[in-house]
Amino acid sequence: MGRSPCCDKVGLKKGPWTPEEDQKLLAYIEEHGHGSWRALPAKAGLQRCGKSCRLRWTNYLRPDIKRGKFSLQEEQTIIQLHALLGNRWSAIATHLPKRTDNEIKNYWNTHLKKRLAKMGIDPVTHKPKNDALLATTGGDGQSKNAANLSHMAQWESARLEAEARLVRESKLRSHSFHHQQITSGFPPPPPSTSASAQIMHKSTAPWTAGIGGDLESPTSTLTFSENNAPPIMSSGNIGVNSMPMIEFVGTSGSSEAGIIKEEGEQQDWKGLGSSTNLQPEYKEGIENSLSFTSSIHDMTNISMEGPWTPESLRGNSNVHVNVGNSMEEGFTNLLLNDSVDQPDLSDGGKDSENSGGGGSDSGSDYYQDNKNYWNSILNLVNSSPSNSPMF
DNA sequence: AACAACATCAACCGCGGATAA
DNA sequence: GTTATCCGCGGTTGATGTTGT
Repeated sequence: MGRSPCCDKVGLKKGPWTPEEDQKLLAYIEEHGHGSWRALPAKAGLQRCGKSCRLRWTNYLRPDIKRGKFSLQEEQTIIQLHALLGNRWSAIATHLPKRTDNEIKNYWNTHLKKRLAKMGIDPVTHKPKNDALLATTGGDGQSKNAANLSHMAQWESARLEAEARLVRESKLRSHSFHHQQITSGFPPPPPSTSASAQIMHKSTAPWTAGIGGDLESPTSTLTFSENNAPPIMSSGNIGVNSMPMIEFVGTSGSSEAGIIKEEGEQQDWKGLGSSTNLQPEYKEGIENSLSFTSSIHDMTNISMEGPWTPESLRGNSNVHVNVGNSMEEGFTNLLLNDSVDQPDLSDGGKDSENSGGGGSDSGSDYYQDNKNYWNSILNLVNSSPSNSPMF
């Protein structure tokens, strides 16, 4: 594709933005929205390319950006989601609503990655480096399973994302009236397609697949809610640590392994929502997210043997997976514990008991801690905005 | 005080997906 | 079906600040 670089025009300014430029961009977007980024600079009187303007807006000028130190909870979220999603920063950023993907990426590269490496954990696989070694030298099958689980999550992620898109499109077409009703709850959408604004806007699409929707994915086991809610991992409100844990029932070797206990959860979650100072939309998010756990059932009922294909992930019969093994072997229990030990993280110390391990002892707790680690990840998944890039 | 090494993060670059023509 | 264009994403760079010698 012969696309020319967007900044190849001579005379366009590059480098750091001046306060005057910021002011111009802000003023223009506040008044008109950004519309087409490419056309914006000329209209706003900026000697910049549209790309540069978009970046400046999404990473710096956007009003809903939280700056400054990352909380312990945010760190945990990043680490857990990175274990699941890899370097999909934009997807991770949807769970940290006031952080930009760029900021998260930077923080990962400058802080978290180094910390994990220092602890002997491979920041890519989130496994102790010894494990990684074992896997490459043809060690036991458990390390393989851990890798497979990661792949499985990615496949599942892709599949669900596609489903979500189909459903959204269908519903947008057939329920425009409904759509209006829902979107009316939000501020006028116009301008921004900036990262968060776009997410918010997209998320207003009706989600009724599986509830009489006219386009239900044949393979979908999801139940999307009417309103999507903003991510509930927002700092200060509710985070992974304050959510009820999904419990893996069963142990390794059992064909029942991987069943997730969720009975009675909804009540608990609602109770949680009402007992805290959650804003209404966050409460909604919690309730909506309750219908999301079925995907995890799918995920955990898939054979770990043989090559992973989208097809192999669709079926949920005749396949069994030893999730217990994967969890035990696949991810380290250390990383979150260690982060608590960092002196600069003391602000969130009270959360550490649920941070995916809780215990400070290694060795005998390793087994349990990895379960908790995955519980945390699964909680994140469950609390995901249903249209997030993650799914 | 001067310099080097390291850390941080805003901004750029180039690629790929989506979509309009 | 093909091409051109826009947008968003992830990787990387480089300016600036901080710390150590």
